[in-house]
Amino acid sequence: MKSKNYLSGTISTIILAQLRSNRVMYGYEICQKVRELTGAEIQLTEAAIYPSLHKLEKAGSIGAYKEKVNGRVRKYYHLIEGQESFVEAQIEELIQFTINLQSVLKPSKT
Amino acid sequence: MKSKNYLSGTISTIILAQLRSNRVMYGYEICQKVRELTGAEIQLTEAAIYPSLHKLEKAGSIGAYKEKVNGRVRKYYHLIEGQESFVEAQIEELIQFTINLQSVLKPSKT
DNA sequence: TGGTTATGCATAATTAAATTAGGTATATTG
DNA sequence: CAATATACCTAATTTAATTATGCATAACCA
Repeated sequence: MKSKNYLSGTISTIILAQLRSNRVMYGYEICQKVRELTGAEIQLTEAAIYPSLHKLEKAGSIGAYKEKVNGRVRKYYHLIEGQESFVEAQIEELIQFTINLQSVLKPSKT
Repeated sequence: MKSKNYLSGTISTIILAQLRSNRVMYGYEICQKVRELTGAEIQLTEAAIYPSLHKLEKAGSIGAYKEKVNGRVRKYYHLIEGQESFVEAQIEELIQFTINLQSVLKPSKT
């Protein structure tokens, strides 16, 4: 009942923003990080994030490699050099959207 | 290519916010108003807004009546008395989401 | 030792929601 | 008279997340 499905369309951009901040991250870690950053208000489930990560990888927007850590295999994701401006634009566009949304939502006497 | 499908899930709340600001509005007018408020960055198409208005009406969240103006029939929508807190909560939740989203998107050195 | 929780990956099937694409009709402007 | 603006509407498609699972290892506790 928390943040319903507002997330729609924003997930891949959220992922890109995390990778911009952290250089290298694995899926589970991104989920936790987003939860932490928003006081658990935004919960990226794994079922939501993995398909999105795979899609970004397939599209060539991010790269990935696997590594065994503590007996478990982790799949690390990272931005690809030369994609910075694309990533930046993507994030900027979504931020702009949140600003527009706020101005549409705030009360006004017309 | 503008604001893609970020809108998902937000349309009904945007509508409620407009009706809160304006008391009485018709569908086409809401589209124009949102476009105006966002410098055409957010474009609520009619195909998006009418199903949403009908759904809100059916759910009893808003009321409607028809009126002939300049030879054309307009369907006016308005909030229903006693729903204020519901509407307020809905809007507040979405605003909170935009804030959370911004904090997830902004750069940080971890 | 056995059960639960945390970590970490993944996907098939369903559902929800907007978009695409179409339709009707009147008024205005050039 | 054609094009644009106004004003309503919906069926079919597409897109994405959610629901519901599944596998596997590690750690904690009882």
